[in-house]
Amino acid sequence: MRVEGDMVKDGVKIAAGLLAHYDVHARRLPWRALPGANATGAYRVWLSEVMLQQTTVAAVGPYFAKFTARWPSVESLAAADDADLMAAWAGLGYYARARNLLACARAVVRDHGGHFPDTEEGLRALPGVGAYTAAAVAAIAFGRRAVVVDANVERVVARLFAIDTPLPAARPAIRAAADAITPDARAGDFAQAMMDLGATICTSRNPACGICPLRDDCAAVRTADPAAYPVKAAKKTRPHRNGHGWWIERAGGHVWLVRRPDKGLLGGMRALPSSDWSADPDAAPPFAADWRTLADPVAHVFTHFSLALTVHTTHVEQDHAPSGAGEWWPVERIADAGLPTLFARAAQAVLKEKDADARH
DNA sequence: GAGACGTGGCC
DNA sequence: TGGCCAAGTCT
Repeated sequence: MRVEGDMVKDGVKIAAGLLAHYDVHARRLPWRALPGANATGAYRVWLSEVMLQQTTVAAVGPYFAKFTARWPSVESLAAADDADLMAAWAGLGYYARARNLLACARAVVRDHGGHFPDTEEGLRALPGVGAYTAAAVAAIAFGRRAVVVDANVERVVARLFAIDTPLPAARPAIRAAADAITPDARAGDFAQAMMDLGATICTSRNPACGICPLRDDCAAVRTADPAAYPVKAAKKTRPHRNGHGWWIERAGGHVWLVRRPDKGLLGGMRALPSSDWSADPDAAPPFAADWRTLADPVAHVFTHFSLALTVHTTHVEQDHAPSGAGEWWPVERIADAGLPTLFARAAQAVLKEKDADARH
């Protein structure tokens, strides 16, 4: 381990080298200000940061375009209808982010006059804004010096200093090292430069060390396997679960949709009525009827379990409504219902089967 | 601190 | 093909 003075001196060199590289190679992303332009607003920075949590740039692109076109300001977003916003988020995943997004926009309008707080501490108090996002917005939108640590930065820093303590135990050491190389000026550009480096060169697999601007300062590149950093604790195997979903269609071409509870999996989203996720192979349907079962269950993988959803269909009379809260949704507009991917796939499977039947 | 929480792409 | 991974947060 080097003494702290050397580390700080190296930090200045590392930051300067990375920023010089960034000035030439920065990715052009919709939520970034163009080079030479005024800073993009805090609203767009915050919106992009929330969308990018655990989500790839490619996946975020169309959602960011859709949201900023429909809700161009934090005031307009705060005034959005809850169901509309959840439907617009459908497919992007981690739906607690959408509920917190709305709560955050409303807090900014109600408590801060429509202006985002410009400090990490102020930002950190907002719903859905954790340590990473608070630091990123403070640095990128407000030019504050903040130590921005995401998975990219963890990987880059772990390699730069060959930190071999496994994650998550290595977090304090990684954060201290990130702090040591974060410059006082251009902290926002530095953060984005670190994330660009992690996304394009210092990648998880097959890092492109040969073209890395930090190669000369990197401890890992002098080891047999730079990609071995950061070291991670072994993960548990993912359990499998079985569940049932029910497609209830009314004469006239409407299907019964429910809204899932705010807490828990797919919280707050429109959905088909369904069992819990550990149901008996022959779980009871919501009511007695002539149920038909699709031959192939819908296979879906969540973060912490995989699911086989068996889908059952039936038809009911015009005046019949299932018990409990729900709404009849036009089948031909099912794509606009804002179903999360699991249920969108279930609907697809039902409609495909109907289509096949109609051909016979 | 560890588990819950989505989805799609990659090898 | 199944596991890993992606600009994390909340409890």
